[in-house]
Amino acid sequence: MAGSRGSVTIEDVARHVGVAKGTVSRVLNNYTDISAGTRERILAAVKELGYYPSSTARSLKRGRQDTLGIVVPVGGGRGADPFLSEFIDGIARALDELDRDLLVTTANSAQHVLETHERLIARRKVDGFILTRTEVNDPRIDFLQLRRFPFVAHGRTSDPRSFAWLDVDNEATFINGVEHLVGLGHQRIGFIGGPGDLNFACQRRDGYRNGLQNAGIILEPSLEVEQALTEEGGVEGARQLLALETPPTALLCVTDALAIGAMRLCRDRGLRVGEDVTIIGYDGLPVGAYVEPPLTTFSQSAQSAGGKIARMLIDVIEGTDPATRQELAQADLVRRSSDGPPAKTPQELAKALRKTV
Amino acid sequence: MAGSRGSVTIEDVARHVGVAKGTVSRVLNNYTDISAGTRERILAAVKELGYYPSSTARSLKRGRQDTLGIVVPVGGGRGADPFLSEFIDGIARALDELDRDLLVTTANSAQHVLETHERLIARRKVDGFILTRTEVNDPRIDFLQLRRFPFVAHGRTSDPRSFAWLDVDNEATFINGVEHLVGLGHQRIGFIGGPGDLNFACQRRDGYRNGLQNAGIILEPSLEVEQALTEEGGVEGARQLLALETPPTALLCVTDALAIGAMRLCRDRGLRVGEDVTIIGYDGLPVGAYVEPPLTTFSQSAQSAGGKIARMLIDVIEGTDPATRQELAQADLVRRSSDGPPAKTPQELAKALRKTV
DNA sequence: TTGACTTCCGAAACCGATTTTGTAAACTAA
DNA sequence: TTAGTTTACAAAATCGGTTTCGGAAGTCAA
Repeated sequence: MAGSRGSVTIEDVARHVGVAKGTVSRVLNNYTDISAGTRERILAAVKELGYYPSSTARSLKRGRQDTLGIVVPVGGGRGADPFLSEFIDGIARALDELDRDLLVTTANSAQHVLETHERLIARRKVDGFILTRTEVNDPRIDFLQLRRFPFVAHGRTSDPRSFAWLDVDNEATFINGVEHLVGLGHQRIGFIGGPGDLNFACQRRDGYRNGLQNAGIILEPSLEVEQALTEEGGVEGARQLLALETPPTALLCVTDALAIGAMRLCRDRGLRVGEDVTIIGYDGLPVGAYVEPPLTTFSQSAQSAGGKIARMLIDVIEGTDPATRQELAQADLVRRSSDGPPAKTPQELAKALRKTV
Repeated sequence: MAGSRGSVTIEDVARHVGVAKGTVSRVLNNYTDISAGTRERILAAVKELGYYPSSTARSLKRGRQDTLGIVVPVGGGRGADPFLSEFIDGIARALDELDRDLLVTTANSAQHVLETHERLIARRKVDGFILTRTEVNDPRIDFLQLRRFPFVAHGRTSDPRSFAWLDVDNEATFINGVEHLVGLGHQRIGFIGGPGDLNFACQRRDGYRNGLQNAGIILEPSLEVEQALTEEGGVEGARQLLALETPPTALLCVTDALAIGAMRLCRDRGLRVGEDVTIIGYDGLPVGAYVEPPLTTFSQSAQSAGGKIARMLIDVIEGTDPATRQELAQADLVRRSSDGPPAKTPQELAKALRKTV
């Protein structure tokens, strides 16, 4: 009644009905050359025996896994990237409806990331990849294109014409961000950016610069710092910017994690965030609503992005030309309480800070 | 030189060397009945052709997937559970070294959770499961034991004798928590718990109650509330407790998410957390260090728990008796700044709150 | 009645590995 | 020298599906 390994096989079903196993397979795959009677009997037996086809066996013959892969880079001992967590959550939820599964792997260096992709391809564990946090020149993309292996990127690169991607309009968003800050009355605006090889970090920095230019404000290199995308990075970035002779009254941060760290430092130094110092983040993480004061941020809904990208990848796997699946989304400013008109001039700010050192 | 589907198969290697494919397989699986010369030639060819065995084909024959599964429950539109994110991160990191992969799936109801486990077993996509957030009577455990399918639980149930689990000593931890609060001078201590069907929520509640009893404080049912394990739940729980005629001066929360929400409400009501009101969480989430004030919490390192549990599961899959793999860990109190001696009596607190309603 | 078409399904090949079985050649022992 | 063992590998079976091929039975037109 059951296969030697305990579970019901197609052979069991076929024997139970008295047909060839090929016939069972054809019924299950909706072939039309099966009489209604036979179909009924087979379907009944499938239900009765609780038969599910083995995806392993099916994959072997069809060459498809019905599994998508994601390789998440991990650094040192630090915790999970909250943005990626939301993103993965969104992918998994979408896949549930699409009858696919998600394989999550980690890798601790750029080299290891590449090797992991290679291993998953060679071992045929996945049909395609979702890439996150694309770099300006992304070796993963070169590799996967060379292999002609399906993938969709979350984020673009310096030349995004030939592959499928979903991205937010980072530059426009940060131009708006600066405009918003200038509208509030800020003239000295600091920027806490991310590693320069990350594409979105560059685009947001460009947006910051162009926004300043639009407002007729002269760029000042010392107002731009670059940090790892963690709370600690935010602390350090804010520390540097506030140590300037004339510190900025507003801090535009490239992610929420950075912004939360920056907020922390500001409070530690006795500044009222949203008054003495304005801080704006980017990601729209749920936790941002629960820090003090609640973080004003650009929201891109990591979760729905995950779902959207999963669907794009399935299209690409099924043969859609990747170059036709490219989508630019907008990020919305979610105003909470960490921004406001500057309560102090940069000079007053500097004086207040000197007292607390 | 390469199989019809693009990748190198064992047949390609065999032909290249001029041996039977079974011989190649034996070399790769370290059989001893192969001459040194042949072994060398085959190994060289494997390297030259860049051959990796197809895990699909291998699985079919061996009946093993080298993949572990986790089904994460998701509710409504809410974001990812930050504890689970850390936990999954830990699992994935550990598996990287163990040459296994992790399949992450979501399910949106208890019924769906069960069905998903069933599907993954029947389709033979995983070798075992990791269960999280065990319930007092957990249907997943009944189901998997009935199926004789390997799993390890993070958390116990009302009868944890017969399966493998890793858990923290929830009750002892919360007894310590109460002791700590009493030591600070608190006499009126509120408890924000989680859904009563979650085992850890019950154990922590029992710890809370026993801790009070040890301190000779009479239990008061109105000081215990039950909420969903989200920031919103924390907000609502704190709202209820602070609305009491004589509100508690300390809030013991069953998770960090709840504690962060509770902190939020307290600040909104004008209370100084760590002075007027003490709040303690549980999970040791990284973000806890970045809220204001930094959250005092019991830390259980979700990440290392994930790694440990992955290793346990592999042992169970390989035949270890599950009942012999049970591990009780301790949680450490990480003192940050959300706790302290009560600056106000409950009466003063109530008065202060009346002003801000 | 016969040849041409459908309809429906059994039989067998196939996917790419692992494992079992069998055997020629070399080696050992008597 | 001969029988018995090893050694080292080829050949074939197998895992559980999907897909191709082909043929029996029934239908239809001439």
